[in-house]
Amino acid sequence: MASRAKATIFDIAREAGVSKSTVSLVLQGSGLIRPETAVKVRKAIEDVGYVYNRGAANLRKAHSNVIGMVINDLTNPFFAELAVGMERVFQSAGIVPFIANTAENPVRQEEVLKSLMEQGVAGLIVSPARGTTPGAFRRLETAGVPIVFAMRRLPESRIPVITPDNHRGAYLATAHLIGKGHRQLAFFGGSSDLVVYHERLGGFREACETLGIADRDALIVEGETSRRGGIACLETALAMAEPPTAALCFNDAVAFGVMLALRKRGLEPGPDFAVVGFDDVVEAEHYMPALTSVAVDTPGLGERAAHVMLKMIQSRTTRAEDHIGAVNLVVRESCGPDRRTRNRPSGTGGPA
Amino acid sequence: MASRAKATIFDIAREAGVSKSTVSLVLQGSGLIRPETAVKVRKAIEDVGYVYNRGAANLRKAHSNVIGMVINDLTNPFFAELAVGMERVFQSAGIVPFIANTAENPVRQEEVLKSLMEQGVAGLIVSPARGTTPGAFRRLETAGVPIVFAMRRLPESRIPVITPDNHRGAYLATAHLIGKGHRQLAFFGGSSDLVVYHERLGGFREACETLGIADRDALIVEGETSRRGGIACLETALAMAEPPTAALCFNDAVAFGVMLALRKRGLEPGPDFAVVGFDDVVEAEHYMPALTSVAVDTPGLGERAAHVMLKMIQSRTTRAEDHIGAVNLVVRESCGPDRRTRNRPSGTGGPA
DNA sequence: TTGATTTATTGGAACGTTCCATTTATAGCC
DNA sequence: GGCTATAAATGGAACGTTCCAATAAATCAA
Repeated sequence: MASRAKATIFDIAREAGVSKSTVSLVLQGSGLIRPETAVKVRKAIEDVGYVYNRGAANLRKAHSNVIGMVINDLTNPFFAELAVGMERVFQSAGIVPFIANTAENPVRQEEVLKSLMEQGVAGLIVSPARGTTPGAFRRLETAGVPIVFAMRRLPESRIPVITPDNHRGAYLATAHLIGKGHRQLAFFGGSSDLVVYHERLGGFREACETLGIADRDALIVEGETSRRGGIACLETALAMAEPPTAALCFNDAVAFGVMLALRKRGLEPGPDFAVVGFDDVVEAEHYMPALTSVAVDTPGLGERAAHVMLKMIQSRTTRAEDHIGAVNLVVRESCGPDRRTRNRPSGTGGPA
Repeated sequence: MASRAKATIFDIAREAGVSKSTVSLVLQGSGLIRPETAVKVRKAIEDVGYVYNRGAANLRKAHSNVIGMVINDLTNPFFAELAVGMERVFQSAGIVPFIANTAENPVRQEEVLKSLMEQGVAGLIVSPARGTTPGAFRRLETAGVPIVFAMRRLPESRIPVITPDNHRGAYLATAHLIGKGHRQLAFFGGSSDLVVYHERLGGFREACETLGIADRDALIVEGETSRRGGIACLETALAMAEPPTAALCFNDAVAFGVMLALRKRGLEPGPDFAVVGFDDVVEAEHYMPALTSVAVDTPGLGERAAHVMLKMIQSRTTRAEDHIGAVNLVVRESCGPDRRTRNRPSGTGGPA
């Protein structure tokens, strides 16, 4: 039963009394072979414990069915949700995507990309690591491998992008804060080497501008896109002379960090300081207090990315349209009104 | 520069004025070639934009350098932490592990495993999906592919396992609860088709037994190993005639769900109902209240699994020793004393 | 110099598929 | 029965590597 050396189509051929070509045809589900023959062959395949050698096949076929998903931070639940969406569509297309983590490290990303290329991937869905150099994907591009960026993009690149409407999301969130009476705002987390950062910050700024918040009342604190980053942001913000009373966070992770830091200082997120997140990961709903956040339909974006990828592969092109996903603000409990303006139209404010 | 057809070692050979064999040797870093020749060849490699075809190579070499990690639930941050640990060691070994998600679905797992096999993986680290049939890995086993199970195991299988000391962890946690004065305990979540379940439940039961809790005071509620499962467990427990006052949860995810459900009912996790989790994911520390949980050193287990895998591949064996990782209970704020015994010797204190 | 060693390089035969061009069998038609 | 059209099965030449055995070149011992 368990023959030492692994079985090939020749073994199957011998077992079934046909030629290797016939076996190959059966393997590919060709309609050219007589049903009875196919049955015979399939039985032989079972009997010898054959396992298809995709490497050998790709040698001739020139395109594998491997699709890679390159993620910059596996520990961010956001990306897990993205992956889940993608997998849904790939699964129904009968293909298994492989996920690789770059841990936000461009060097590691290089290795991952190289490995994936050598493996002969058919396509790549990538959320590039921070600090990715402009040329990082050139190899892939000249090799004609379809790529789509998900969530993040590179400053100038022709590679199609699937992303939520960051500008609008940030605008909505900021407007919400202002509507609650806040006049001293902050934007927490993220770093300026990310395009998304500028998009979200842009939305924040536009809202401030059109809704009458002066530049000097809009504090911007860069920081890691993680809980830890959020904690740091809040600390530096509260150390200011005129600290903000509300913050839009780059990320839900940052928002969680901010809430945590507030608690540590004996402040209650919501009543004492308004915070809104971005991404609306599942945890947001379950936090205490539940986090108001910009919902981006993460699994939906994942599905979209997968569809685009499939289409690119099928039409053997390397171009596709960008997709900007709709967003909406889901209001929960993390944003109270500004304490200082609570009783007046726009107050001068005393200490909390 | 960007030649249409992809370059092969023949192209390099022509460019560098050597034979394909020489190129192959250079590619493998053989010490047999003259340094100057190597330099010349490496330059040619750059010039033609060559990408190594690992599939072709594997055709001869018979073992790839692909290691797969098959995970049953990517959205559980626990597994992301496990993956991160693994990646640390694989990275320094210069290999890129590919992660695939089975979403707790044995059918999907079958597909994933098949795909990985066809890809010719060198080894597999697996956390099997619920309901995996005993024969699911037979193909891999007879093919001689090294496998190690991480976190979960199959009922009867010779495949080595890397797992925390589940029994001890559960014992510790339960003892803690009893020490707080609780006399009506519960074990929430998990399902009996998981070996881990029995291990953890076993620890729970042993603690109850040796510390004088009667069987009828130890409620066991099976359920999904997720937030949602936790919510359901709490609901059914509180509907009982003599509901428990404390619970050991199968999982941190379950524990989060339980805390959530408590809140929904206006109860405060900790003072009103003690809950302890298992795994100690990073969120545990940041929850409100911070979750008391059994720390299992997840990244450490990941590293361990990776090391074992590397060693198996290197020594071309398919056997290895099981590894049971040390655990310890990290006490935070989610377990108050039993209300009803609050004023008697065993309790520590009153309400904060 | 010559032969024996060592050092570098090379051609050729795999590896397990696919796919094209053939061959062989089956059926259809007059 | 002879012919063509169709259906089913097949042999051989790729595909891009590795590795062995063999050659060629350089070094050494005599």
